[in-house]
Amino acid sequence: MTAPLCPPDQKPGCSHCIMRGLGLCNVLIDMGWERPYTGETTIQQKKSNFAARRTIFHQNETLDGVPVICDGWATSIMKLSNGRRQILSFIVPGELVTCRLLFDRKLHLSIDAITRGTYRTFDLAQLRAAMTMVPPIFDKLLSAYNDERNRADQLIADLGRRTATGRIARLMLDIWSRMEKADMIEDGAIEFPLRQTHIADATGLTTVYVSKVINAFRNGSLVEYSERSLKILNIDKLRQLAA
Amino acid sequence: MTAPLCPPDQKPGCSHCIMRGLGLCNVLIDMGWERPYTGETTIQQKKSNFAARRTIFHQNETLDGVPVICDGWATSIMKLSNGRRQILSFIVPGELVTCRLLFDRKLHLSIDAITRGTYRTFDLAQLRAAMTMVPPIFDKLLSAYNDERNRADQLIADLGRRTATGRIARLMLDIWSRMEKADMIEDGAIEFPLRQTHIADATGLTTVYVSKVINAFRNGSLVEYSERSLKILNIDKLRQLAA
DNA sequence: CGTAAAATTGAGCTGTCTCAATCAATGTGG
DNA sequence: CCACATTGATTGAGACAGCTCAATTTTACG
Repeated sequence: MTAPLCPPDQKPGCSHCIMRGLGLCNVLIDMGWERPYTGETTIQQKKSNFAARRTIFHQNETLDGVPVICDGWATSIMKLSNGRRQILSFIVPGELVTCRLLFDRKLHLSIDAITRGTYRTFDLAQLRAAMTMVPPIFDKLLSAYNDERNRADQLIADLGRRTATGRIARLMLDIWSRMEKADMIEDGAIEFPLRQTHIADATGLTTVYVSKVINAFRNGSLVEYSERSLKILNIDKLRQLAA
Repeated sequence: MTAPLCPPDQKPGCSHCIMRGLGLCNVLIDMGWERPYTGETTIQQKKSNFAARRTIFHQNETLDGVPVICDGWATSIMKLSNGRRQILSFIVPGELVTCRLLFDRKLHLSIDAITRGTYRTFDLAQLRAAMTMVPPIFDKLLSAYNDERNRADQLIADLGRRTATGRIARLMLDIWSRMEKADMIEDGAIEFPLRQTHIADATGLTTVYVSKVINAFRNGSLVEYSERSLKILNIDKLRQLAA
């Protein structure tokens, strides 16, 4: 019997838990589990750093572990011929890179850093063992996979059937609400290190056009977006644009 | 000991197996398993019919089972405000509607029939029990989930960064190769009941424009597309357009 | 402090859309 | 099994959202 990983009153998003994006520490606390089933000690993992703007994992690379971004932001991105690139998702601090790595060692896309940061790679075999032995871990991971999937579907609908304005509004609202859930709003603003290039690659647009739309947002007092932070000034109006 | 579900020499795609899309019957044969772990008898399931062009399951409906389309074609589709619709995936005969239902009873999208057909709904609890008790079933289902996910990522890249011609070419090639894998090519052609509306809703285009692109394909002798069947005449050229 | 990366702005261009009319195919009821 | 009703496909003309190219300014960072 050792001390639990997090103090019992921590809410999801606590900085003690490396997998806070999954709320796993809390599950473990609820069940009276302790260190043995979470990252720090028993599941083997390796801690690494990454620099801003670098590719962390390359398209078609084979991984023998499941990486979790501890600090910093990253993105999963698909690189096409003649340099076109499409961002599939943003990975905010504390999130698992992609749950599909739990069931397939081959990464079909590349993971690029946005900011500098750190990640830990969990041993796949041990993580899967934990998953089969502890049902709540299984449930958490699979429901995280479902969330990933649902976000992908939303993105498909955005790209297929929404206008530039709607896509950008929804991107901002989506990240906002993820940060909100993880209790990472400070002074009414969130950290938002995405450059307009990222927004363009995520929404299937051009940086030139993204710039124009965002300036329209600014002029309409919908958002403040500068110095790597985002503040939503008029969320109702933004939601309306995102409809 | 009862007879195995499929004759041992069946390849994936055999019509005996209701979950042939997953190749589950073969796994079971390989392992010497028998009926108890596959649909027909032990896992409770209900057989139903659907009419062409009808919505089979509605967006936000809650399901207590996992449906598999046995015959006929369907599509999973997201319906937005002011009538815009985006097709997320096509479900060809023999495929599970969506693996996410294994881990979430709520369906965030709607399932619309293309042709008429039949489906079976498997009892969720029993399917999950089989999954945890029989590792190969677990692996098959999760790798099917990964496939679903990878296709979604491809679609995102298509919609975000490819031209109308490329999107349509890739849609045709994608379905072609799925049918090929399931050994459903006959006389160099596949069943292809998609209307141009479906292609438009899947590629984020307009039926008007889809018609123009497809006629360009026809004029270039790339494909034959009529009477609900598709024949690819010049696959290299089509792949090139899909790059 | 200097250099590289990012953002902005403007002018023109084009891929795809809208609207609208027509024609072909498919399905349904009597 | 035919006639009508519905759904799907085609075509053309015009419009526009978002793109390209290019120059300039601003911001970030080693």
